[in-house]
Formats: sequence, structure tokens, C-alpha cells
Amino acid sequence: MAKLVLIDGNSIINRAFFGLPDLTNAQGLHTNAIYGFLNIMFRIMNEESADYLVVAFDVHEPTFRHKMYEAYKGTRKGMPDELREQVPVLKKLLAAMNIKTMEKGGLEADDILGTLAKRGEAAGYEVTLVSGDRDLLQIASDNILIRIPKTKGGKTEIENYHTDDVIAKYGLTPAQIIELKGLMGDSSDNIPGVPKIGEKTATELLKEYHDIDNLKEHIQDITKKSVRETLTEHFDMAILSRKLATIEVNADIELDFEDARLSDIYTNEAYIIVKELGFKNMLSRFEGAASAVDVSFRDTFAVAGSDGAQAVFGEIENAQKVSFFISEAGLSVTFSKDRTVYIPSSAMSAQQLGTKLSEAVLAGNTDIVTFDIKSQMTMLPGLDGCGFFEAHVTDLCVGAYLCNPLKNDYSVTDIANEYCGLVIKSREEMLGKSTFAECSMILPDEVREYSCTCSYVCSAAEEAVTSRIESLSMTDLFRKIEMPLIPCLYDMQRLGIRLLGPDLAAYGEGLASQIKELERSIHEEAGEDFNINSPIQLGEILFGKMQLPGGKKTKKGFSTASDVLEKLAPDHPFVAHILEYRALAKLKSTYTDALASLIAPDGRVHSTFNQTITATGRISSTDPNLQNIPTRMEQGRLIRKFFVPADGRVFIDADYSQIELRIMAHLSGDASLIEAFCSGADIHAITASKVFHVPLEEVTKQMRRNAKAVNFGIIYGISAFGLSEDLNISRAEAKDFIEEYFVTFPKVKEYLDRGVEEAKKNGYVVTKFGRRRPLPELSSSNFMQRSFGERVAMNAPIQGTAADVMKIAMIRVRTRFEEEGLASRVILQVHDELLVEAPAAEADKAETILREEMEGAVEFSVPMLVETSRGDSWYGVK
DNA sequence: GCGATCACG
DNA sequence: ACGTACGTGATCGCT
Repeated sequence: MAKLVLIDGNSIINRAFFGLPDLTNAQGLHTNAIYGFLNIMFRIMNEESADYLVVAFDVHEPTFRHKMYEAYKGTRKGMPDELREQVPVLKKLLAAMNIKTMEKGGLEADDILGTLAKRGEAAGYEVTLVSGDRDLLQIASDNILIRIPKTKGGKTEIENYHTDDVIAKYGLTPAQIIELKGLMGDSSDNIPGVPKIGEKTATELLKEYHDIDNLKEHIQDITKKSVRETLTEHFDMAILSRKLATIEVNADIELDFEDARLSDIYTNEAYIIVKELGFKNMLSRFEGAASAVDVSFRDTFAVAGSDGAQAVFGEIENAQKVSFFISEAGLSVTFSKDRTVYIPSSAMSAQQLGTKLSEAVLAGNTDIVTFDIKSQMTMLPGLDGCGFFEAHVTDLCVGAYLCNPLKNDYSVTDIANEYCGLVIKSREEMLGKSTFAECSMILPDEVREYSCTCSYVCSAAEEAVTSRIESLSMTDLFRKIEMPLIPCLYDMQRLGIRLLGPDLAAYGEGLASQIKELERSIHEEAGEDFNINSPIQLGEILFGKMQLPGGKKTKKGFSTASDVLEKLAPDHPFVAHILEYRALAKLKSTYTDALASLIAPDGRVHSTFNQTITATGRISSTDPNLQNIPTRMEQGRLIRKFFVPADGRVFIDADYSQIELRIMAHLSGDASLIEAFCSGADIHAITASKVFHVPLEEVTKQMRRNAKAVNFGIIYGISAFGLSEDLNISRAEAKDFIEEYFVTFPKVKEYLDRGVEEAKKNGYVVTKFGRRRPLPELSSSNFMQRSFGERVAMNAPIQGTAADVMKIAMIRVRTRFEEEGLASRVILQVHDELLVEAPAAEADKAETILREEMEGAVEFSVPMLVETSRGDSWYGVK
């Protein structure tokens, strides 16, 4: 017998939304309801081996029930925004999976489902109806199974009802469920029943009198006076409620069941959507689909041998613009939509290919378009000038990042899909985890196809990406800041920083013995051996066994984070030992062992600086992260002694002083704050003096500390709670500090409010240089998320403008070094700090250039003060 | 693979 | 009443 499965779309996504924890994908779209829906749908499909499937939805317009009873509005209101935004995405996915969806004005999903169920039953199908709504039980029969999923603690159990199951559970037939609703009403649908009649009474009455009409005729037989009276008085209500609760089984809808036949569910289109949603564990279902990707442009690929290569480079030199992609395996060049040429590194070594390419491009002043050019630059000698990048290079990876900095990767596959509507396999799908060098030997055909696809997509997507950048007013940001920054970042990666491995290892051994000793005494004090690195075990010891105060905080149990432990440490030496252990363990694992393993044969560590990671425009550093090397605690700061310049060179360090506060002063135009900076004195002390109304000379350490915390808080999008936590003061005191701050600097308050205002209106905020940060959170109905959005709206323009300023400075410094023929190089950037490695003889000149170019990067209404220092190690520069 | 923790700006 | 500072990355334990 053929199987027809019907799903109540609205009901299931509602259940999923409220039953599952919040979940968002890389774009900030909420996805928990879609995820829950798909899980249930896939489970039902597995269990039922359905032949036909229909998903029904409600429509946002009044139904016949509204016309009947105006107070009926249960489902018309209250769908939270986070759920509402998921519905169209789900529908799009279902469409991509060729799954039939139905909705019709004037009807609810229930009515569509009821009608289809009965029609299917009559046509001889075995019907399964899935809903979270018990009203549907009235449809149950011997051939119609009602399945109601219930989520309990992450596990979904499904209750199943044929006619007999309804009778067993409720003591009533499916048809009597309607009578029951008539008597009881349904609070969730806003249907009033008969007052004071609950489920128990109603069921008993129906068992005896079968239905409401019959009950009315035998009203005098009811013995209980209160029940008899309320029924007599409200019979009309019962009859109306029964009508409202009755599911229409003869609705005027058209469906040829063949249109609902399941086939070709796992399509490429669906694969892309599921991937975008971030449901990694579901992707495997759609695999195989991805092998049938759109490669219609494959016919445009040609392969050139070593003879043909020469002509290709000539063609590049003469072209106005080319797209390319180069790897150890070969070079592909796309001249036009119809012409892509690939030269494998078997014809000419990759280095030669890159050299020839660079020469041709420079000779012809050819514009080049590619994808993550920084990762290709080892093979592009000579393509390294900021000026060349500004004028001729278009990196689509960086371009796509500017258009939406919230995504977590900018792969060719993503860009092809987003900007050209092309479906192509990902690198991993085509090449697995192999490197390009490996691929040139073992997968020559695949790597050729991947490479050609990259250059082809660059050519196809360029116009869409650059015009998007233009329409978002970011062309200057893209051309004058982001593109010329690339050679700066590449230099830092290529040059790296010298790190003294043996000295670092010796320091690590010292740490190891201290850790061992501490571990011994901690175990002794605890009275048992346990893993101090396990927060779960540690929490059990501290708050379970030892009964220290400091209740729960995390999902899994007790929080043992340092801010909790620090409050206990003064009274409990044991806790102080834990903190010390933690500090040492961190130093050893992250900053000694891991760092030492990353020293290259040249004795230097070569971090990767990523330009497309952060939401605000900062760069980030990985493998190793050189932007979080310890400095606050002396013990950790010693690590910096092992970061040293090459022989004959020195380090020059240059730090923007209070860059974010200065930027806030400029952006807000607050006269007092601007004046405070122009006076050149200690900004935290001045803040304290003004906020606490004492002369500058009488500002105490404590007052300055408080003022400093307030200054930080303001930049982060202040909240009284956050400040009170940070300063360990009451919320009321924190609130007073903040209010007093805003009285002192009124324009700052106006500026921050204005930011939130604009963000709410536009859905994004911008930096001084036009960099955008979208703020999907601001339209949330969830208080927490909306508050987060507001803080981000206050912080992002400040942090982002600081990032812009630093990027401009880096380009200027590099250009000046080049113009003046210096061998000095910037080798590190830590957000507001640049570290330069300079030949000793150049140091004075380099230091002057550094300060001039950093301070002169922008002309704001406050000076961008830079502090410089020199040293023979990173430790020594301050 | 994810949460907790902690290093930096 | 909600439960909090903004932006990162690496390591560890645990499922």
C-alpha cells in the first residue's frame, strides 16, 4: 500500500523553535527551528519509507475561523522574529528538495492536512500525519496514523495514534475529541470553552452522553447542579467552540498526489542551502549530489604545454585584465568567459610560472583578479608593491569579506554561489585534504579542474563583487586600504620573527618543575589526586568536597574561572595555588611547548595574518597567534625575552596611545574629551578628576582605576552590570559612575545613542572609512541578543575605525621605508602596536618614520599620539 | 566538535 | 524579568 506522509509545518517548527536551544549560522541567521524540523522530517522519512510527502503551512491572513469568531487569533500573533525569519528559508530548502508544500488563504495547515488525509485514505493510501497539535487526533482512523513528536531533554519521542490508541489514551473516539474541545475550549488557540468544565468532567460527560447535542437533550439527567447550570448557560459557547475546533476535511484545495511523490530530494541546490545553514552533520545525506555540480564551463578550459606557455604570457601582458590562480600544481588564467588556459607545473616549474606571470603583469600593467592572493604570493615574486596592489589587484576573498564580514569563510565555492549562482564542488570535495603539491602528482586532472574553476569564478564574479562594494560605498576602503595592506601582511608572514628555541625550552623546563611541585601540594591539600586541568573535577573538589562559597555558573556545573577563584584566593591558600598552577600551565602549554614547535628552519616563527576573519576590521594571527603573547604578568612577559631581532638589528616598537578613546573623542566631537587629549595629560586621571570632581593632583590610585574601567566600559557599550563585575562594586555604584561620566562628557552619550539609533534604522554601522558591520541581532525580540546588538553598535565603529587607522599607518610606513631605501621592516602588528626590525644603523631614521607615518595616518580633532621605544628583545622594548 | 578557560588588544 | 561588557586564538577535557 502506498504511503502518504503529511506534515504540519507550522506546528513542527514551533515545537522545534521552543524546544531547542538557540542556534545561528555564520550569517547570524537563526536556524534552530529549521534544524529541528529537518531532524523530525528525516526521522519520519526513514521510519515510514514514504512514497508521497506534503508539508502544509498557515497563511498570514484571516481564516474562516476569524470570520466566525473575532476573538479567534491564537496563531496570528506572537511568532518571534527569530522564528519568523526561519520560515522562508525552510520553504526554500523544501522547494530545493522537491518536497511539496501547500498553503492557502483562509485555511490553516490543519484544514489542508485533514482534507488531504481523508482524501488519501479514500484513495487507498496508508496515511501518516505529523503534528505537534493534539487537535489533529480527531482525524485519526485505522488508516490514518497521527504522530506527535515530543522533545524532552534533547531527545525526541514520537507518540503514535490510530483510532484505538486515541480511545485507550482519552477514553474517547477521534470524533469525540472535537466534542471535548467544544466543552473545554483551547487556550492555546484562544478558543473559550464552557467555564469551569475541565478535561476530566468533559470526558466523563462525553462517555455517558457521547456528544454535545445529545448532552443538551439530556441536560436534566445531570446530577451535579453546578455542572448542569454552567452547561445550560453556556451551551452556545460549546457549540461555537466545537465549530472552531473542527478541522475541515472537505476544504477546497487541489492536489494531484503525484505532484507530492518523493524523488530527487538530495539536490545540489539543497546541498548549498544546508551547507549555508551550517548543518554539518546533515550534509552527508546530500553528498553525491555535490558530485553532479555545474561544470558547464568546463568546455572553456584548455591546456597549454611548455610551447604554448610563452604565448599565454604574451597574451597576459597585452590583456587589460586577467583572472588567475596559481599553486604548486600549476597556473590557470582566465581571459574571458570562453577562454581559460591551464599550464601544469610539469610543463614549467611553479616558480617559473609565477615569475613569468609576474613579469608579464608588471610589463603590461595588467589588472589581475584572484582569490586570496596572499596565499599565492610565494609564487609571485615581484608582485609586492602597495602601489601595484592599489592600482591593479582585486582580491575577491577580501572583497567578499568587506561586503559581509560576518561569514566564517570565503571559499571559491561560496563566492561562486553567492555572486554568480554557480554550484561548484568545494576544494575538499575535489581534492580532499591533500596539498596542491601532492595533488600535482596524485590528482593532476582534479587539481587542473579546481584551478581552472578558481580563475573562471574570479572572472565571473568580479563584476558582481566590485559593484557590490561600490554600491556599499566601500570602493576607497577596498582599493586604498585593503588591497595595499596585502603586501604588508605578506611581508610580516614571510619575514617572521626570530625566536630563541633553546632559551625558550630552558624556560619551559623551569616551568615544568614549578608545575610539578605545585601539583604535588595541591593534591596533598585536596587529600586526593585529580586532574587540576579539568574544570569539572576541580569544581567538584572546591565547591563539593571543600564546600567553598560560589554557587553554579556554567551549564555543566560550577564555574572555576579566574574571576570566581580570585575572590576566594585571599582566604584560601589552596585556591591561590590553583590560580598559580593555572597560570604556569598556560605558559607552558601555549607559550613554551607549542610556540617552540613552530620555529622554522630559519630560526624564526612565521605566523599567518588573516585579513578576513574579524567582524570589526581588525586582522588576526594564527599558527602561532603572535597577538596574545603574555605581557600583563611579569612571569609571562619573560617569554618576550626570547623574541629577538636578527644579529646587527634592533627592535623598534611603536604604540598608539589610547587609540580607541581618541577615536571616540573625534567621532563624538565631545569638547571636554577632545580638550583632555589635547592637554596631553594622563587620560584616565583626567577622567577621574572630572567624573569625581576633584583636582587632578588629588586623584587617588583607586579613582584612576575606576575611571579607567569606565573608559573601557564606554568603548565596549557600557552596562552597569558589566562595570560592577569588573570593579567588584555594586550595580548602583556602577550606575552612578556611568551617569556621572555621561554628564561630564555629554556628547559621548549623544554619539553612542546616535549609533544605536542609526543601526536600528539601517541594520548596520560604519567606521570613519566606510567599513560596514551588519547587525542582525538588533531586530531580535530576544532581550539579550538585542542588548548585545546595541553594545556592538556602540563598539564596532570605534574598534573598526582604530583598525582602519592602523591599516593606513602600515601602508604608509612600508611605503616610506621603501621610498627611503631602508632595510627596516614591520614584522608584527598587535592592533595598536607595530614592531619593526631595523638594522642598528637605521634605527633613528626608522623610528622617526614610524612615528611620523603612524601619527600622520589620519588628521583627527585629537592627536593620534604614538609612543616608541627600542630594545634588543620584545621584552626590552618597553 | 564544543565548552571552559585564559592569553592579548 | 531577562543575564551582560567589545574583538580575537590555543589548549584542554570530555562526549
